[in-house]
Amino acid sequence: MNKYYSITELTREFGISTRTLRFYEDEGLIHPERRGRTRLFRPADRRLIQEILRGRRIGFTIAEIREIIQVYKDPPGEMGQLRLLMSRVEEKREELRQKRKDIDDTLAELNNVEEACLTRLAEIGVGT
Amino acid sequence: MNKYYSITELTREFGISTRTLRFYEDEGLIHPERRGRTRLFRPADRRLIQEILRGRRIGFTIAEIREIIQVYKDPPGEMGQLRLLMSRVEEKREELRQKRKDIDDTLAELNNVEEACLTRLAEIGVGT
DNA sequence: TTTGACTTTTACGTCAAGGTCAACGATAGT
DNA sequence: ACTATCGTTGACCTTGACGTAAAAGTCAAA
Repeated sequence: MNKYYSITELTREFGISTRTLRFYEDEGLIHPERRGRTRLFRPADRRLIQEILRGRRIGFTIAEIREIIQVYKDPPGEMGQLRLLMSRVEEKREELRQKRKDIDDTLAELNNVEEACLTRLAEIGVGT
Repeated sequence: MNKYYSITELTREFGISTRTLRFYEDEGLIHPERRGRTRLFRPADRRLIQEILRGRRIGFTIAEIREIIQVYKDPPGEMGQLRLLMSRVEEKREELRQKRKDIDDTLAELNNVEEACLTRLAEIGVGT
């Protein structure tokens, strides 16, 4: 039976607009099938969209997301290509580790802020 | 002695343009001192810039970064304000945890890609 | 058959985050 | 005195990532 999703079905699920999905297609990120002119999204397309949105949330540009996608889908046969792919994977991983660190640092600071708030609250609570 | 940094000094250190720093000032993210018209950045400004760039790297907009900065610097005395601040802190932390999860998921997929590459490389290596 | 909900393409609009350029002032070295 | 270097403001320009509106096709229910 191989389910198809309509475009609005997906926009509702992910809270995005049809414009966005069409834009992603124009940008070559997704390639839904067609029946006549209308787009038919398969589960694989759906999963791809999830990955795109994930990339978006962590601040990757369309171009960067495209790169990452390329990385996923190419399983090249040739040796040189394979090594090249691996080096690109390593680059992306490095970027992600940096982002992770940035997040952890920011989280740590927010923890401090919260601590300070709690302390202050306690003082006020005692004082009154 | 209380060191001052010049604007270009900082742009060089952080690999950004003077335009960017002036823009951040216009946006109210930083408030360097002035001697006449020229900006003088103190260590505290420098640290703030580091935080701004960190926010930028993890995909926060200027507006969001401004919010986070507000959160750091307000230590409000009043109880209601304090609770409000804490709830905002918690929001931001939730966002960050989501981003971190997105990163971890993406990292995991990249690990898979790498695995696949290695396997493939081994096959080729054996085959020849 | 008309309404409503969905779809399409084309095309112009917008907003954020700076880039770029002009025109100028202050200061230091030669 | 001239030139370099660094600083300033102000104005317009660019790019990315969509928003929005127009004009039209498809299909099911009332």
